[in-house]
Amino acid sequence: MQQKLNLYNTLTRKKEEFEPLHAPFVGMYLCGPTVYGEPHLGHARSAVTFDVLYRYLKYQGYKVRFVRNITDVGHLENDADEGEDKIAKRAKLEHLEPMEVVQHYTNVYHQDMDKLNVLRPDIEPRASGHIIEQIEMIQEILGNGMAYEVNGSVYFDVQAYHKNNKYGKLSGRVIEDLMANTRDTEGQSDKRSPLDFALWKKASPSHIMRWPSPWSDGFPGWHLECSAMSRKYLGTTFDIHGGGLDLMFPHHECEIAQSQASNNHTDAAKYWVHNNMITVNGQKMGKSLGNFINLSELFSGNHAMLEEKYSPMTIRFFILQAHYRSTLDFSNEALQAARKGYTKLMNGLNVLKKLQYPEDGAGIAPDAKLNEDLLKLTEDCFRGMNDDMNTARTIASLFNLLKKINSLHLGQLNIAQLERGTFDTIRSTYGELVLNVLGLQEEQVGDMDDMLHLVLGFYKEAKENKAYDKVDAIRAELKKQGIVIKDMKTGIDWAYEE
RNA sequence: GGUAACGUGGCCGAGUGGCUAGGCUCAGCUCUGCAAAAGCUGCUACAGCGGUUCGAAUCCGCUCGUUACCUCCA
Repeated sequence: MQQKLNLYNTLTRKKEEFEPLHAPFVGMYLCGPTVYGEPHLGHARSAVTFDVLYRYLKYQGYKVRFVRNITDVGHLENDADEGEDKIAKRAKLEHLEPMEVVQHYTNVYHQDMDKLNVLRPDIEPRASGHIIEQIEMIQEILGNGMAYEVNGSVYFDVQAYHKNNKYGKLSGRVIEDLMANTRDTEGQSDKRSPLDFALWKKASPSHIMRWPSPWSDGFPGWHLECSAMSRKYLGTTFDIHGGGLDLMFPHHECEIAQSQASNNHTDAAKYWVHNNMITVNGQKMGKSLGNFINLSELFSGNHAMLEEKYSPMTIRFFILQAHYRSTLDFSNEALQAARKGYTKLMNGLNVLKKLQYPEDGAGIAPDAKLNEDLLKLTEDCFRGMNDDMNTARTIASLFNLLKKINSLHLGQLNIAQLERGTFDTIRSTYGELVLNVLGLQEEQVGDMDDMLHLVLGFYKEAKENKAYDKVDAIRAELKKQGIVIKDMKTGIDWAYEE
């Protein structure tokens, strides 16, 4: 059995056993959102994927420092020199201060992530709050001869860097190919080479967001903030750097270059982890294609592509049912299936709460084979997690375990046939994986047991009196509340409707 | 054009050489006043062609198809 977590490292293109640099401490950085618009399903996937990694590492006993930034400056519309800052553009459109835009969409992001039960990071730094650190880093890179200043702007010199380093090591790009295929800047740029990227940009007179620097009043380049902030809070080398696959090039490639060219002289992170994209009809969901669905639209059902609204936990389960490195295709059918699967898993949690291990032993001998099988199922759950965080496999194993749990509840299997230890292991594994690691939570009203106990009393009475019209009425009323009655040999119980 | 992936049953989606993925859907059975729930059983698979192998969805080659990155994107 794989005891240890294995992670696919984009840098080596291999699954590697996770070994922290300074156990038990783990440093983890995730590229957060640029807060100029509503978060969509793609943001959710990235956040949920690394939330599960964060949770699982903590579950394994590591002391994790998780940093996820907020990009509030420097992210330009395009690579051209006249590219507009995304946030400034939005601010102009809505007649707001840029920081109002930033605050608004940061709040929305937090609210949506809270709904998805994504844990808040330990540190959530903003790019605009770390201008000094970014300037320092630029000075280091200039000092090491791998950047140059032109007209108040500073650019990273990719070719100078490439002499002693390998630009393209993360994304697998070949610099010569990039040179041959990159669009010509037609002499309009200050850059020496189209591959070079901005570390500092001089602000045009109309540009609102600006800070003083040794070179000009201006603003930092997009790639720089992650390098500066990850170093400040996690050190020159840390364990895990995450992000969406679309950030691999150029963003993460540039981060590595900046880190190597600064006084760090490291790749920044030991493990580079990338989640794949969400697709719609096989095409990437993205801003440029205009086929993205905001989280608020998913939660409310208010979007032309949506047949109904989908709860946050349905979304979370939908994301977790696929492996994070596969593309995941959006469809109403898939989300409806996810909703039912999620509910089934949560009903299992309620069943488990009610199961009691018989104290008297009841004189029944434990079934060795059964115990072995059940323990194997619990191990399978972890085997899935350890194999590159394969939550799809973990969930499949949980469903296998759930069948057994339901059989115990139904009396088809006798709890007394289990060893006490087996029973406890099942209960804790199922509960902790579902709630703490996968981060799924109950969405329905919490403790309805007391109230339902009363109703079920009436139900039982009506049944015993064969007052079936009354029985049917109770069932119908509860069904309206999303509760279904389960008549079993062993008694009457309830469950959420799937 | 360059680079990297992918193509699994009605739908979604795991699975890198031999051992049941799983969820949803559909059909049947058990239970049941009727249901529901749950359990059990079944139904459709590995794009095509060739090769390696005792044995391939899994390795190799070719063909077809799809996508991503190379410009902002999680």
